[in-house]
Order: sequence, then structure tokens, then C-alpha cells
Amino acid sequence: MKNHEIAKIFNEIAGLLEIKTDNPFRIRAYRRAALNIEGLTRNVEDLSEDELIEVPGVGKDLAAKIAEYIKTGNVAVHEELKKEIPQIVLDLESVPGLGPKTAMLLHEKLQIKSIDELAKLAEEHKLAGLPGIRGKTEESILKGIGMLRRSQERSPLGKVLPIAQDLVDQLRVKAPLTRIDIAGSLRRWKDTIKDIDILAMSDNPKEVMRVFVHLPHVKEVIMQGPTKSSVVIKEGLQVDLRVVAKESYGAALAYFTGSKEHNIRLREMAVKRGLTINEYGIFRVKDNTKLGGEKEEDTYRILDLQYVPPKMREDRGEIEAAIEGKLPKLVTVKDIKGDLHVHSKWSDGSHTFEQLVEASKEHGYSYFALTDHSQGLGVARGLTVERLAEQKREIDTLNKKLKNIRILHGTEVDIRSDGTLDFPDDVLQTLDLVVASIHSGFKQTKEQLTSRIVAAMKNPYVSIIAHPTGRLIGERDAYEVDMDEILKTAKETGTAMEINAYPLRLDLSDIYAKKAKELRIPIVISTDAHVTTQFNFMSYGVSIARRSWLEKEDVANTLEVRQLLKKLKPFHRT
DNA sequence: GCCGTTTTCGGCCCGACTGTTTTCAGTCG
Repeated sequence: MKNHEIAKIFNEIAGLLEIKTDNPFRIRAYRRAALNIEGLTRNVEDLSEDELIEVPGVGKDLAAKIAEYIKTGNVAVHEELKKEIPQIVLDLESVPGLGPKTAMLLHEKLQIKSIDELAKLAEEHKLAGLPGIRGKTEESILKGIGMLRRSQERSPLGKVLPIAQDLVDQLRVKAPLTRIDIAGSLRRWKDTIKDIDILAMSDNPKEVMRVFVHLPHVKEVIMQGPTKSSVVIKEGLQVDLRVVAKESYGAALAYFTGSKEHNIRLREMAVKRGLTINEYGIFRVKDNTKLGGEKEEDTYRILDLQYVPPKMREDRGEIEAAIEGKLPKLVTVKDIKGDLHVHSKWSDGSHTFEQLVEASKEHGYSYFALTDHSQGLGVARGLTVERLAEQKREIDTLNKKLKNIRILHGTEVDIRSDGTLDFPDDVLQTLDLVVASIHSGFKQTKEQLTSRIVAAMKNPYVSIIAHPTGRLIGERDAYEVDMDEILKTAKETGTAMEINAYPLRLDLSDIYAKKAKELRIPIVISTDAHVTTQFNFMSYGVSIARRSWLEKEDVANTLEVRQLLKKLKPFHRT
């Protein structure tokens, strides 16, 4: 699938044009096209030129560049720009606070060859004297280099959300505010997060800012103004706090939640109607009358749009759907009737069946699937055939005693390196459902990995493929698989795909989950819980589902157990 | 480079903060 490669090239072109101070709207056009191609659920290679032009932000010119890439493997404009602008300028620009202008200036005037050299020159005060640069700028460049070196990639949602919640709790106690919300990509529950955005309502913003920059978490203050401040916390993340008054809170929350691309679309719509939107409200241009802004819903209502839930605000078609009143009714945590991927003490989990039953009841479930590991997975104390049979007897006995809840007996069967399953069919046949997944041989070729999963899906007893790309956000990249091929086979075989809610996994990701929905493949949301507290991860999985536009009907484990079993393989059971 | 119930050409989202400036450019979100 070349969507990702093309998006990357368009983004690089945008970055290079930025350095050249090219037309900013042209730059934005490349970025917008990149975003939409990345989010496309169809493969660009399968699209005709007419269909390409249908993609928002892609016109005749960019459609031709996409065709060029598919045909030749590169884009001429991109190659020429790369020749014109040396890599070092892009490297310099990656320093926070250092933009295209300064990066180009440093390259042209001082022929700087590396970030290390830049740091050395800044320390020796050899930058001062260049146009617009004096002592403070040298300091801020050094700070920026420090941040660059500390800041790893984006952090997993599951790691950042608790930190943000803690900051909000502290501010609520210590600062004079009447309301506080997490905004930004955290509010959209994006799977990875770059910084934390917080919005507060207060009549005394200065005092709020004073408290904020003195919180114990804070390591460094980047900037501090009366309505907006930014700090770096000990965990290495940047935190932005914005404070506004009650009458602007909704507009500020919308502005600060983003995404930027979503907001730009709204602002463009406003302009066409003689209106303007900023973080203080929505206004009529001719007489500057404020039409709304206290509530987030105001803007959408005034633009004749359905209210767009935060998790859908990515400019991936939600605006068009909202215009037509066709936004999906998104699945919620309350819709989930049971968890279909749960481990117990029998393998590498921590809890007994009884404890898992209790936890399931507390979550309002009417069933859960016990899916301990299979024999080959020694590290996880995988079950032998004999242990699995013994487990079945215990579960049967327990199920007879249980009321209003049922344990489904399953397994998380390992898909072995050669593509065979870790239990024979006559064993799988005894189970209520079978979850299959890969735990080894991640370094195999894309073809090998894909064919292993495809082979598993063709087995009549495999109900669900779990965490199909194997990614561990921030720890291990997704292994190479041909997801189009996998989804195609899922469709053909009726195998369900899992959205694994484990915060480091979130796998399927939002883009592929959306694609699975469009193909009408059964989807389940499961936590992969190894301890009962991890049942709470369900909200992460549901957030991915919501970002993927999934409705209740798209998610199999919103069904009661009888319908669920009819929906999942094997189809012949009663 | 895209796009069109005011346009096929002329628009294109908007504001806060900083540093080096005397009115603004650069950067960020």
C-alpha cells in the first residue's frame, strides 16, 4: 500500500517549500493532501485519476504526482527540492523554536554541518550578530537543542493520559479556576501524543499561570503569558495551558481540541458565510457581533453542521458527513457486553476464574472469553492440550453455577513461524471461540508474516485475529504485514478482526479499523487483560473504535452471547 | 496547489508569545 509513502513525500515537499518561503497555501495544499491520502481507506494504486481527484485536497496536479510516484517510484519535484536544500537545513529546523527562516540563515551564513556544531557555536556566543540573533536567541536555541535530545518520539496515549489527569487534579486543587479540561490530541484520544494541552476557565488567569509554572512536575518554563503558558515537565513532555473566561470557553475548547486541520475547515466555512471564528467565539464580520462561543456546540449549530464528537475531528470526511447530517452514532463503552480476550492464572494472567467473573460483572458484562496462551508460548506458560481440557472441565462446572454471566472457553492460539497453529483442529473444535495471534518471527518478510496470518484465517475454527500488526507503541514497531491482503481474507473467510485495547497496542489502529468497517468485516474490541484492573482498558479500545467511526452494529461484542456466537466462526456450531 | 449557491481567477484561519525591534518577523499551535 503506497498511501503512506506518498503522504510522506508530500509532507517532505511541504517542509522543503516552507524553507524556501514558497506560497504558504501551496504548502498547506501538500500537507492537506498528505493527511487525506494517509487516512484513505482505499489503496491509491487502485484508484483511477478521476477517483483520485475526488479525494479532498487532491486536484489535477497532485493526482498526476501520485500517478508519477506509482509509475516511477519517485516524484521529480521532490527530487529537485532535495538537491536544492541540504538535509542539514531540515535537521536544524527540527530544533524546537527554530523555524525555516533561522535554519536557512544559519546554513547560509555559517555553513553549519550538524546540531552539535550549532550547540557549540551557541555556547561560544558566535551566533550573536547575525540578523535578528542576540544573546536570548542563543539561549533559546540551546534550550531547544536540549529539548530535542530529551524528547523521544510521540508517547503512547496510555502513558500520557494519567500524567495529564494528575496535572489537572493538582490545578483544580491549587489554582483559582471554575472549570478545567484536557484538550488537544489527548481529548481526541489519538494513539500517540506529542504534548499535553489543558484548558481552564478563570477570572484570575495570571494567578492560574503562576500556580501552573510552579507545579512540582515542572522542570522548565518555555513561555508564560497571561492567557497562555508552556512548560516542560519531568517526564519530558511539553504542557500547554490556556486560560479563558466563561463566555469564550466553548470556542476555546474547540480551538484547543483541534485537530488543526478540522478547525481550518470550520474557519473556512465561516469565512464563506461572512463569519469569523477564533478561540473567543464565532462573530459576524460586518458588525463584529458575537454569535456564540460559550458552548462548543455553538459553532457547529451556526454553521448548520451536526455536532462532531472530538474523536472524529481529523478532517477525514467528518465535515462532509456533518453537512449532510450523516455522522455515525458512535459506539460507547456501555454498548460492550463482554471482553473477548482475557488471560487467567492458568497462563500468564494473575487472577482466578472467579475473580475474572467478578470483574466482568462489575463492568456490566454478560460474558467474557477466557483466552489463555497455547502450549508453544513457554514464556507465557502456555497451556498443553491436557491442561486446556482440564480448564474446560472447570469452566463447564463453574458455568453451571453462574447466573447472568457466562464464561466462553477460548484460547489465544499462537500462529507459529511456519504458519501452522499451536493446537490441532480437533482441539480447537472443542472451544467456544479461538483467538489467533503472532508472538514470534517478527523479523520475517512481509510476505511470510502476511501468509501466516492468512493461513490462520483460513482455518475454520479461528474466530478472531488479535493485535494483527504486533506493534508496541514507543517500544516495538509494527511488523511488516500486508494489511489489505489480511482484511481481504478476513472478509472472504468471515474472520473477525480485533481492536486490542491494551494501551501500548491499540492494534488495529484507527485507519485500519475504519477500513475494516467499510468492508463490513466483523470487529471486536478486547482488552487482552492479564489482571482484572486491565478490564478498564476497554475505554482505550472504544476510543479507537470511535476514531474509526464505528457504530454499535459494527462491533460484534456489543451483541448478546447467542448472537455473538452466530456472528463469529466457526459458523456451524449451535 | 486547491477550489467555487457571491468566483475558473483570486482568494485561501487566526491569534499568543518572544526577541529584537521602535512597528514587526519568526515560531508555534
